[in-house]
Amino acid sequence: MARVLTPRAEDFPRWYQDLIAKAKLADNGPVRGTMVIRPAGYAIWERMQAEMDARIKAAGAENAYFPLFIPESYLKREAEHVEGFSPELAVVTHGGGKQLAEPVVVRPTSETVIGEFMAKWVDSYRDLPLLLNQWANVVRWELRPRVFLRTSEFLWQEGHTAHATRDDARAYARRILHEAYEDLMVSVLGIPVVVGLKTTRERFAGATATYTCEGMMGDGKALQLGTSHELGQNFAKAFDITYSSAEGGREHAWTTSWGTSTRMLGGLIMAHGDDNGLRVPPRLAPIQAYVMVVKDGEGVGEAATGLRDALRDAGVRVALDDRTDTAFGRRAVDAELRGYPVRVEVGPRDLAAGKAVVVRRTDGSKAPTPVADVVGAVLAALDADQQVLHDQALAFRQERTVEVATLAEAIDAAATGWARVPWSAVGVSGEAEANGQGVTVRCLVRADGSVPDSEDEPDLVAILARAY
RNA sequence: CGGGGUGUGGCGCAGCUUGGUAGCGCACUCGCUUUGGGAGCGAGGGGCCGUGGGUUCAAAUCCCGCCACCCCGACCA
Repeated sequence: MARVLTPRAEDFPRWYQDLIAKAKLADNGPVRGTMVIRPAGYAIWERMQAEMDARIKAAGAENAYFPLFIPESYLKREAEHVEGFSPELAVVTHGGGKQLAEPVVVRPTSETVIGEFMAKWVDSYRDLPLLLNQWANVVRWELRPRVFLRTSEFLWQEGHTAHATRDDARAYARRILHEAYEDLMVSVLGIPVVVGLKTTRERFAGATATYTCEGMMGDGKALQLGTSHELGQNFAKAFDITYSSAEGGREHAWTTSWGTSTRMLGGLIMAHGDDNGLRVPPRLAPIQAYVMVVKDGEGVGEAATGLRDALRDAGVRVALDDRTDTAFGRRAVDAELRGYPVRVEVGPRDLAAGKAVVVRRTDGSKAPTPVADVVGAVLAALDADQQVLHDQALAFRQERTVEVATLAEAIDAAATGWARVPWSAVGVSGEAEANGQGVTVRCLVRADGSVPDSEDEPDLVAILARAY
């Protein structure tokens, strides 16, 4: 974690620009802040997506797809929602060569269209809960885009559910928060996150409660990696999502929404990257082991192919690099830039002694290993390094987090990391004061680390930090 | 919108103060030698210097206008 990785274009290490994405924010003409994800980066996103999709399905939600274009009038139905999103909408005024009777917006999020359909699909309490998820791209015309972290267009999943009661809605919003989001971030991405409740000020436009997963990046700043909202009956009332209860009455449903995006890719880079490039946790890595033919020689190609096959048979995602017409140094550096967790270097010199070199990306260690033991060594390294990356990130966060008693100390501490301070010492006015100095209340947690139901609970701890 | 800054081959920059007709690194093409940690040497290709005007024998360079982009702030997964 030597270099402080900030998302400013001029600071991007070469790998950030050339291998993972096009970092130039202006390359798409008047549409600022778009993001191009290259194949090497997309492969990581696909793995992340697959892991997330599996967790969402395990929580009972089904995938569906809704329109990209939303009539402007839909957004206006929920007062707070439209107020929150209006400034960042991309509005289409013309189509088919004619001015449209009603402008349509490119979805910034889909509560409104999906609400419109939920109203059609929900009749009885037997139709609830209705658990939907969609993988889609959305557009937000941000005033200040930042590569990966706040791009004008981004890929995400957005879940939308409707429930019969407030308790059901709350339980589901929290279930996704913990079982899908927190679990993926901690156990797959290797990023320890603090899970908490957003303050009223930071709440999603139109929600009654917003929960968040906050991770610390390599520069001590906080990044919201995922969020889950209780929408109360706000959208149900705006879109008339009602159902007949078992008692025969007509009730408004309670809805939730929740999302994670390609921002997680940025978070991954900034949480684990080092001066040599990306470090991808083994469970996430599209390529976990990279078998390299260092140099041609007697039996080298066969040995490398054999190791590739043996690793594949052992369930390892493996790739073989036998491009001996390219300098070894370049190939090795490229592998590091892309963060392949383990490299297996096979060359004539070591092979003569019956060995291949197992190199770990986490610490760069090189272990000459008898060929017969390589598979075992790779499996052990993959297993260990998943934990190593998580533990390093956790240790870093703990090192940069301080416990303080006053707002002034908290703002001070946020210069280099996070501050934990009693929420009673901050409050609404203190939050405004902190904001004035570039510090935000990232979330509120209970003393025991659990997620509060409301910001009015006693003895809450506020986490203050700088964000992007 | 407020405050800073920058526009020069694909990318990153120097040149501007003190005008003389464009250069460096990377990348690219070809050749030879290389290949156990981002190769070396040689030969090449590629630029209306953001844009419009002005000053001058002569403008990347000086003057005026415009445009674009970047950074800090407001907004935010």
